[in-house]
Amino acid sequence: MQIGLIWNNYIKQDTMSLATTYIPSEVEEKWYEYWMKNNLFHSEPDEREPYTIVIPPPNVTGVLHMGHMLNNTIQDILVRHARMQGKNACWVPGTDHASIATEAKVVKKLAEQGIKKSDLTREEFLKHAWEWTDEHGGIILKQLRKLGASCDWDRTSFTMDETRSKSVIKVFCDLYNKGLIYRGLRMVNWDPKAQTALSNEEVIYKEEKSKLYYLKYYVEEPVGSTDGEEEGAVTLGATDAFDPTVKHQILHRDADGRRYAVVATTRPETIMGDTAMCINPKDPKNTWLKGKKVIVPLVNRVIPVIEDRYVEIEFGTGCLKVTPAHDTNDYMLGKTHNLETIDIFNADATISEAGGLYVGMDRMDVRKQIAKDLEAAGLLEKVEDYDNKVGYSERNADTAVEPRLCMQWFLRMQHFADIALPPVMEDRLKFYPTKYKTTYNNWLANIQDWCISRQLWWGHRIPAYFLPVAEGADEKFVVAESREEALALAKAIPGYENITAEELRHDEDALDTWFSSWLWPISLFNGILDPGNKEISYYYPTNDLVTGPDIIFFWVARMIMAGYEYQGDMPFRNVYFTGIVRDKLGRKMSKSLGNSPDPLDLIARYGADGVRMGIMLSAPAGNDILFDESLCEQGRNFCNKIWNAFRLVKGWNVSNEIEQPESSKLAIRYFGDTLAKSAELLEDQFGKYRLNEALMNVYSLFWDEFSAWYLEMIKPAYGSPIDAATYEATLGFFDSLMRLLHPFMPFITEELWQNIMERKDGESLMVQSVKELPAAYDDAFLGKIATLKDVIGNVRAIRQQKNLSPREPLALQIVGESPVAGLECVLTKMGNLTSIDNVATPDDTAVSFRVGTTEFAVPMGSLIDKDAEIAKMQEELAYHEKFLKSVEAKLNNPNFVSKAPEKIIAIERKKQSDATEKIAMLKESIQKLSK
RNA sequence: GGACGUUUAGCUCAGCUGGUUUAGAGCAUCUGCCUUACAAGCAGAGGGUCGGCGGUUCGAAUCCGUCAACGUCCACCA
Repeated sequence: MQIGLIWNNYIKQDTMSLATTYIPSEVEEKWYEYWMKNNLFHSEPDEREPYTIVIPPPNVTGVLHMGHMLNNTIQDILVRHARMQGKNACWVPGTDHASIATEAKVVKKLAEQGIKKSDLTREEFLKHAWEWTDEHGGIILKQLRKLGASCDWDRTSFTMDETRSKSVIKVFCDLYNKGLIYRGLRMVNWDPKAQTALSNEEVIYKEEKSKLYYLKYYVEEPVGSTDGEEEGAVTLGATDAFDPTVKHQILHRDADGRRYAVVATTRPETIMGDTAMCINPKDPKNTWLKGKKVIVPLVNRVIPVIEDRYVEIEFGTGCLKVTPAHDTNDYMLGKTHNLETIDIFNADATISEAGGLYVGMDRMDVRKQIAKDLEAAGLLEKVEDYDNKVGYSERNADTAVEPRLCMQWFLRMQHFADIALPPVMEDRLKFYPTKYKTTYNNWLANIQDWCISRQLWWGHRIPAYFLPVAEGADEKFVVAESREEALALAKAIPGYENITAEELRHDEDALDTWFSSWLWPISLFNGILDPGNKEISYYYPTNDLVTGPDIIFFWVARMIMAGYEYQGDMPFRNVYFTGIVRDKLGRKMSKSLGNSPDPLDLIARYGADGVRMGIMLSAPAGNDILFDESLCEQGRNFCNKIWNAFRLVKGWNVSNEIEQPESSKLAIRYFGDTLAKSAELLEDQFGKYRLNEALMNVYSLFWDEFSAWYLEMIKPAYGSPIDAATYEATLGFFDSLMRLLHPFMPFITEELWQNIMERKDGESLMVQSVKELPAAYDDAFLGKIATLKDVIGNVRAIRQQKNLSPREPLALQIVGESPVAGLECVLTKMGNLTSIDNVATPDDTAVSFRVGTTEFAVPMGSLIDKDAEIAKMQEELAYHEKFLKSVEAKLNNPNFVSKAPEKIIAIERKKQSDATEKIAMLKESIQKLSK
């Protein structure tokens, strides 16, 4: 026969010396190259139904971690599945320029070479950044190939390539012209290390052990004043305990008789920026301070005491220092009460000239120093431990964010919230799992304007051009896609008719990275620059987005917004939120903990298919996955199982001479039905994104049904050939199994599929259809097979109990009507039986068991241990009697009989009669054996 | 402080509209097997008052209330 020809190429010497284990490294690269060479990943619009996924673009200079593994394995499974459904599958890969993270890396690398960013021009810096990008860029995409990712690499894009850049600029101008982008002086989150503004979403709050400093603010008044004091006022000295909950006046007086207020703060270094002290007008403790002025410690500036209900009466002393330049809430107070704003920090969070004291020192050093200085000056009443939440920059690790007042660009978000909320809430765009709808709703319902400008060079430069203005005058600017267009716009402004291009100052700032990624599903198909083109019309909306819930606001929500704004439609129909990959102890994987395995190393050790399976085995949508290397081991073992099943089948000699045994005919019917039923279930599981269940389904189909049952049923005796009909059917099943397994384990399945029979060059399992698989099955027949398996299991258990070898043949007796009539030949083979007899009463020396309501018996001769058998049956009897009692209790309950549906009552009646029958059977057997 | 989620076998999880014999799977464990595809394997077995309490119902792992533990997100008192 021709079959097995190619296979033989992989056989070292002869058939029997074929490796007993699957060696992935000999297979994976070969097939990936084959798929690439035959252009099988590439998609072009055609008449088929499209299936599209856009990759969440990883950081261009990043390396593959376990999160990527999970995410991209899922995407590949979905894409390969869709492809085998006959859809035109297109998975578009690409990378993200990751503005702040990449710029930080480049700055660090330059610093190692002794180069400071501030010494470089923008152009010089960008040259370094591009060099870095070219050097490290795309490594991560190469790594994805090792995983087997079937991306359309011809479509590989970058958020800062030409098309994507132009799209971003066009969208910025468009939104500006629509009045949705504005420029304003706002309190923003400032990253002093990267020296850029951040959006609210980019700030991570961390619980921290810090100190609460109690500072003395003396009242500006003559020594010994009692102005404002009421009867019952309590005067405290420096060492007296302070109770914030008291309902009467509390004032402080030092030994010299001077009165002072106490302010609790975690940030004593900001006192140079204090321009007021604030109390709650309803705070009885502090009424004596109303209308007074107090003196900022060390700074000696006199500031007013203002009243605002914002202040919490019971926090600290109820007195709040107000620093409008350095705290969001203080800024609000400053606006309401017309306070002066003193910005005491430089961009790098060192103290500026305006601070007056500690000029040039870092904020953290100042905090330590000022505490000492206040103490020395007698202005520090006490220091308490305090748990505080401090905002950190998400992309620039250990840098505490500093609230800072500066000019930034903002996008009005209410409009976008309005268009992006309904489709998700109405389930037109589906989230898996659905719980994220709530999260999404909460964010959109409380949406705040998006700060989109970053004081960075690596990114899309904001297309705004400033016009020269007189010193101190308000800024003037135009927004346009190019300097030429900007010039034309500028000339139209009265007084600027003669302005030249050189006089226009291009905004130095870049855009937030997410301002480009929110266009990704559109810009990948050039839908911004060329609206309505063939590709965007065909591929958009995409089908599934697979991503982590951590970027639901950063990315998912904003893509939905951009999708409706620019395409008038959702960017994707379904969002599959993966969990976070944790180690088996439940800890987040991180570099610092060293608990994150290198995915490429795992692939080297377990094979890509093994790792894919390992990660999928415990990855229900939305649940965190506790990754354990032993799961990859399980994946590898499964590959090995498949490999060996194939070895068995291909090792058989085929004969056209011998007739097909009846047992094989039945086995083929059984497995054909099982396969069809499994495939049906599989589609259901895919439809619900229950991919781990889908994998378990095909796993047990192959391992339990095919290998443990089917192959054993048809296996010819050692040395004997197999009949051709059974062999052909088996190869057909193998083909089908490879198709069902392929999305999960692309490499081994392709390797074996190619060897089932001779294939033409360019043929691939990847593009075979699963729709050709038989779909009909006979449930009643499968039920009979389940009974058969149960009987065989019982026979095997008897051997085990009696310490008999599996090769020891036994006789089987069936009492009464056989529930497995017609399957005797299979039963004989699988149970290793000498005979099957229908008897009225079993042999005296038989060990019995019951399947359903039928009694089976295996004569044991002298091996019978009557006492043990009786004991066993008595136990079984007790079980059924107890069960019957509970069923009868139900049936004797008039409420049950009158209120429960007919169907349920019928089931209970059946339980009753079955149990009664079994009890009678057992009693009889026990009695007989006891004789 | 608010919202959401989780709690089922040693571990990781199913259990979808309350009823399908007294709750399932995989892994792990135990027992016996190097049986001629596979010891990365085969055959068999054990293991759970479904977080606690209360309620609704003929009937609750499933619905409701409450408490507890854990987790995530949002907001934030300096």
